[in-house]
Parts: sequence; C-alpha cells; structure tokens
Amino acid sequence: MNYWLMKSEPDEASILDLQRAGTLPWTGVRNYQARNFMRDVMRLGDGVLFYHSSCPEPGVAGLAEVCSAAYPDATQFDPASPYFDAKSPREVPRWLHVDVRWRETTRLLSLKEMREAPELASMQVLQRGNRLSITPVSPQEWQAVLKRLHTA
DNA sequence: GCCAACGTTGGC
DNA sequence: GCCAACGTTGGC
Repeated sequence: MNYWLMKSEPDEASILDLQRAGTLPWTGVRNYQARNFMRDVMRLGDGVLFYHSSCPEPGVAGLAEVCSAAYPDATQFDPASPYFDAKSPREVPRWLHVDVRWRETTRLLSLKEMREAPELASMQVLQRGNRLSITPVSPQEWQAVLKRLHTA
C-alpha cells in the first residue's frame, strides 16, 4: 500500500467534480516520471491526497484512492485535445493513466499551512523547485496530513 | 504577468 | 553525449 499526492487544476477537475463523478480517469499526464509512478508503482487501493494547484488557494482538498491499473490515455490520440501527442505510436502508447475514486472532501489544507507544519516539511511537493504532478507520500506524512485535515 | 526551476528538444 | 535554447509548471 502506497500513498500519493496528485495535483489537479480545479478548473479542470476539482475534488467536487470527483465527488459528483465518483471516479475519474487521471488523463493528461505528460511527464515520464509521473507516468512511471502510475505504471510501475501504483497499486489498487493506494491512498491519494487530492491537491488543487494553479488556483487562488492551492492545497489538499480531499482524499481519493487508485481504482485501476495504468492504461493508455486516449487524449494522446485526439488531435482536438490539448494533450494530443503526435509522436505517440498507437501500437505502443506513450502516455498512460490510472482511474481515481472519490473518498472524502475535506477542509482545505492550504499550501501555506503545509509549509508552516514541521511534521510535513519532508513532503516532496514542498521541496524547492518541485513540479511533479504526482509525488510519493510516506506513511508518516499521510498520517500527519490526515490528522491535520480532521482537526482545526 | 513575472519568473525560478526544471524537463525536453535538437544541432553538433 | 553535450548543452543551449526553448517550453512548461505553478506559486506569487
């Protein structure tokens, strides 16, 4: 069982969108490291911190879980999609994604509060220069985030 | 809109 | 395989 933090722009897919939909395909990842996490390390039932990014109040907005294995991302073959990749061969699709299931919509644990929390200082998403949209979360960090989400 | 940080591309 | 140029991310 692993834990992850996954970034989503709420304009595209917010925690409320996920709550309404139940499950959503995590399409649009175009970074090899993030793809490899989904393909090689993620397992069914892995815990996900759903993080709102590129928005007025960035931070963790809810909890989700991985609910599929990685499979080819259809948007890479759609010329009308912003995620279209002309160089991805159909026989060997370059981009994959998992599906994610809603678990809980929480209070917003803001990026500011995360930065001020000593017990979260090790989180990869807080490290200088981090841009990865999917980052591993340790069991200790997961527990610490849950504790904060469920208090104050 | 700015810009730091980092990933990708492509010429050599 | 190096590395400069360019593109993207994402907080502010």
